[in-house]
Amino acid sequence: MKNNTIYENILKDCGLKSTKHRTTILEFLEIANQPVTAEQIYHELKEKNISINLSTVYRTLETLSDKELVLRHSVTNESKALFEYNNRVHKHYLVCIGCKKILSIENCPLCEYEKLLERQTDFIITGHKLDMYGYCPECQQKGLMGEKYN
Amino acid sequence: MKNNTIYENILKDCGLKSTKHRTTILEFLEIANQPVTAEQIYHELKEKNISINLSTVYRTLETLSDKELVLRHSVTNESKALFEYNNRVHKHYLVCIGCKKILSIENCPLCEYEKLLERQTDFIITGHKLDMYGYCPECQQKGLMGEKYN
DNA sequence: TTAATTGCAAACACTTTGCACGCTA
DNA sequence: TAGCGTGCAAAGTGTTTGCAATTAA
Repeated sequence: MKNNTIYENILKDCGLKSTKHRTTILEFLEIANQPVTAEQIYHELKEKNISINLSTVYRTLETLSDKELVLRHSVTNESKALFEYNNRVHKHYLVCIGCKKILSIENCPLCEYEKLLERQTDFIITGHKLDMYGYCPECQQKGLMGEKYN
Repeated sequence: MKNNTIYENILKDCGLKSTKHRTTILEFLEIANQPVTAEQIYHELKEKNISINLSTVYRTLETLSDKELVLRHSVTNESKALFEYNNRVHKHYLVCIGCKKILSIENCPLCEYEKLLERQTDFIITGHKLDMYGYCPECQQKGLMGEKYN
């Protein structure tokens, strides 16, 4: 969490106007510290009596994604997009198939592999996306272990 | 590509009725040998004068995914789902950011890592999804290298 | 014969857009 | 004050569903 002046500066540094909604959404995402949907942002801001329109949320998220202040994800078999504050740390995600919670993993096992793959394919590799799937300890206890992912 | 009797057997082995559309779509996907959208299937079948409804394509794909005969993917920043014949080989994907082509990678660097992560998090890891992003040799030549993925 | 599958049209969920008004720089 | 940001309503896109007719077992 930061003093709002800092969000204003972040916005200005990208050539964006600083507006109430933009700083609010940036702050919200940084505090959330995990990927959330546009609707979640919309509703949770409403609960704090911050009046904003859903389309403004989407527009703001698009603007912020374009400037890479925010990351946009899609998760397999989920139709809604997820948005996350971009704190410039390379991350992966551990998704619980039972309760759908998502944990971040900051350790990355793939740097070496990227180089190997570049040699093998002549692609220039610019990044990757890795999601791990499984069951969290709580769901294991509750026996919520129907599906698997492979 | 297989003789259609084989698709009939695959379907029956899963407890599914064998219908024209189901065998056609299974065959189509196996020949395609890469992830495609429902619309692509629909249109390419139409071009072969096979009459089918888009909703039937979706319903068939859902049925086949439920039985794991077909895999359903989503790619970051793409709104359409992709469907692929499940040949039971664990795969990853190399996505060209320039021309959007997708290559399969059958080598997987993550088996070790899954075990490590289980110990670290107490999750039971059931699988993972890894997409690599970059620029294919052709797009590198054409200078189509605006974006990056990280 | 009976239950599952299909076509069609309509509904749906998520996201985007056009336009008039409001606010930032 | 000029132009970008916003609210609102309406449209768009990809996907799902209800129902009657058809087909597989």
